[in-house]
Amino acid sequence: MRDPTFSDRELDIMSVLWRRGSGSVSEVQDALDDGVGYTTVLKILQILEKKGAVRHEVEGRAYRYFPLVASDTAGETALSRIRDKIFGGSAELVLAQLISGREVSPEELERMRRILDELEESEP
Amino acid sequence: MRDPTFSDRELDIMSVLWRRGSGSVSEVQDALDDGVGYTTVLKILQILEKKGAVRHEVEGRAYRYFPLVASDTAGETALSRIRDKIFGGSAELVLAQLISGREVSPEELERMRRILDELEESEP
DNA sequence: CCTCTCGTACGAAGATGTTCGTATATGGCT
DNA sequence: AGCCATATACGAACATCTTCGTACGAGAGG
Repeated sequence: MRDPTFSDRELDIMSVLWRRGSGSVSEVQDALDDGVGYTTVLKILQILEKKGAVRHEVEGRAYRYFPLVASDTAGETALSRIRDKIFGGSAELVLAQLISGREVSPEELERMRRILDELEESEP
Repeated sequence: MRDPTFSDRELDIMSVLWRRGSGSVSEVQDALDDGVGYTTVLKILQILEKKGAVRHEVEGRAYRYFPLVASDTAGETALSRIRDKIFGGSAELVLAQLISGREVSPEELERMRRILDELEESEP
């Protein structure tokens, strides 16, 4: 899957799989807060499987689904789209928006600073 | 418009309006690299207008469209969705992805560092 | 005045996304 | 064996998105 993109529902479900590592249909359904139907979840998982975004293993009588697309990969595609289309290609503007209007703890801020430091060390 | 979201084509067109400040249908069409038809661009602009995302003024025989939704507002909605669904709510992971695999100039890095510094000053 | 050009308005077709009803299979329980 | 609970498979209905054909209107040039 090159440049994986997901629809709203697909992303909801991929998000559950990324968070949990894997999930049966019921587990995914339970993890979604809204009252989406069982067969709907199954259908989307089948679509994702056809797209190559997930695979499944048989587990008893049911299937267990695993993500094949890494969240970082999906994130890169989604984030670069936002950066280019909404923030005019500027990573700084993305960062500014990322931290504006939110509580950012000093610890988180320090970790973010360190991320920038590490980048500087790797390419001086 | 609360939590404005845009489809692919809508975002393409909003992006042009944000970049240029405004645009006639022809200008927007020309700014899009692909060969999308004139009436398609017009249609999407009409949809965006019905949604309240743009407005138009009469300019000679044609219309000039202006964005009503700010790019920052759209960016906040899109970015928080990505942060929550793909990066598990972690702004640090978003930042890490934002700067990974890209050339980041020392100047840009310095500006990003300053954004974090300013945040620290404003809320110590 | 007629027509050509450059606009907007509108409807419809096709693609994609979302939802669920129904069919069917299977294993366990009585 | 027969039945129930729990699974997957599949198709249909409906919404949304995207595209464009066609209709229609106004102004410029002959």
